[in-house]
Amino acid sequence: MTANDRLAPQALASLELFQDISPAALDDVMTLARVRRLPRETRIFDQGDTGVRAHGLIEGSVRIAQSGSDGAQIVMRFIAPGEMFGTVPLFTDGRYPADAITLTESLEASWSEAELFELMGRYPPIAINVIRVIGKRLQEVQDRLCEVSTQRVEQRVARAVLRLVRQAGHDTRDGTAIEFPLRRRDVADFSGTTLHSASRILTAWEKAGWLVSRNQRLTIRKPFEIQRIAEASAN
Amino acid sequence: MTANDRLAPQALASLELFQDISPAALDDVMTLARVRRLPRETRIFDQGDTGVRAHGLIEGSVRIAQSGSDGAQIVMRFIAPGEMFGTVPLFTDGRYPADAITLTESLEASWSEAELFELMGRYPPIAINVIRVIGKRLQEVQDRLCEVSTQRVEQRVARAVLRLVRQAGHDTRDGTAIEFPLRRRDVADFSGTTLHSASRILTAWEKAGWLVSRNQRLTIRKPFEIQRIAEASAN
DNA sequence: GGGCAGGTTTGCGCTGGCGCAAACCGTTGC
DNA sequence: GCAACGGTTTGCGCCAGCGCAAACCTGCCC
Repeated sequence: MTANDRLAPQALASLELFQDISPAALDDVMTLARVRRLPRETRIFDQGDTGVRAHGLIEGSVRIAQSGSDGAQIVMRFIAPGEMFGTVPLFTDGRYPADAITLTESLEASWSEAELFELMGRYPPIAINVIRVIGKRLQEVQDRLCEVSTQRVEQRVARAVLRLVRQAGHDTRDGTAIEFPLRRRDVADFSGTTLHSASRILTAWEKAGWLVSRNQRLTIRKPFEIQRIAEASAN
Repeated sequence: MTANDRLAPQALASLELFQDISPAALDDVMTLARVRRLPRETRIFDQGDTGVRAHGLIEGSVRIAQSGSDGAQIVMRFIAPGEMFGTVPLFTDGRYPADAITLTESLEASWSEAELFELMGRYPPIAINVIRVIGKRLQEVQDRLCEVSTQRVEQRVARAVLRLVRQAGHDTRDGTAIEFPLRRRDVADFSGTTLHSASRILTAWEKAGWLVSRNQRLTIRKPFEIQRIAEASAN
């Protein structure tokens, strides 16, 4: 599982961190990358680990979850192909603030702290991309903080679902399918509620025909209805 | 209030964004800066505004608050001298995601989007500082998201107070004073609860002698007790 | 094909903390 | 000195949604 796979250059070019950079830079990026294929349910890193690396997901899906001082967990984000993860501690205290676990078999590339700084110094567009990526993430987390503080559970679940659709929705004949396998527990931890409430709400929506949930896969059939819930003012 | 004040060079050098940069760079930074003195309760920018600038606070204090679709507000952060604010939209969609209002008379410097990008391109250490600043913020917001999803109100208020102490605590004869003027409402919106709950909790702590609240100023006398509340497992 | 394990649904009771409303207090300005 | 205003405290009632527990479903492995 640590064996380097053969890798198409486009695969790395599709990572958000390396958008619009020169072929020469991309070449360096590829030379330094450590690429690994990981089975599902593999822990890539744990909260508190040191020796951090910058990770990019090429194929598959990953769940980033942070646990509080007591047992409770929240899902910080799900990672789809092309996205970076585990980059925050590179610029702060050098400890991962959350766990990363593959949801499905995945292909992941990573670079050490020193390598990434080297690349950023040599190719400023990479540094700019880092800023853009982190900035986008910051805005998203701020929005979620606002939601979780001000909105009812049902609205939060609705927004969580819509966020997943936007991030990883594939249009199919039956509606928009989310490509991650999602247990109720994951949806709950991602919307800041309990397994039970999430289950009740999703079941209700399924009964209403707004979505279908089969085998940990969600397919949204009436996104407009869910949007309506998400936007309902707190009456 | 738009008149440029005379400005000591150290004032800008003390901004977190311009730590450890060359004198030449600092000189450019200073030339481009727009400096303004603002009375208290001035709106620096509003949620949704375009024409964003990067702001740095030299003196005074600022509250950054985001309002949800309904009326409810949350305080994203308070700004102490030396800190940057309003920088997120530079790297995302070009719209401020929150309001910024001075809590006290303040002295603020700012740069346009073009100027900041110019400076980052010319002096890479500034770009690195941007990353460091945003990274730290991202981690902090993630921690808060985790707290607000998993902890009881009392713990959240405790953590909010401790966070303020760490950020803006001045040791005095009577204990550690927080330099911002804080209404109960501000504390509530910063810990993700209601005015009423925050008031009850702070009053209880004052009765216990853990802190003193006079004239919108908080002084912490028994930080250790508050720490204990913050860390209490959710029993 | 049968059993097992992990995931899901659902009922029921309870409680944290929110919402409302009214009184209170301290500052500021006239 | 008085009035007005912004902020704070406090009591009371209520309900969203959590906790627990038990049954149920479904895919997987032996």
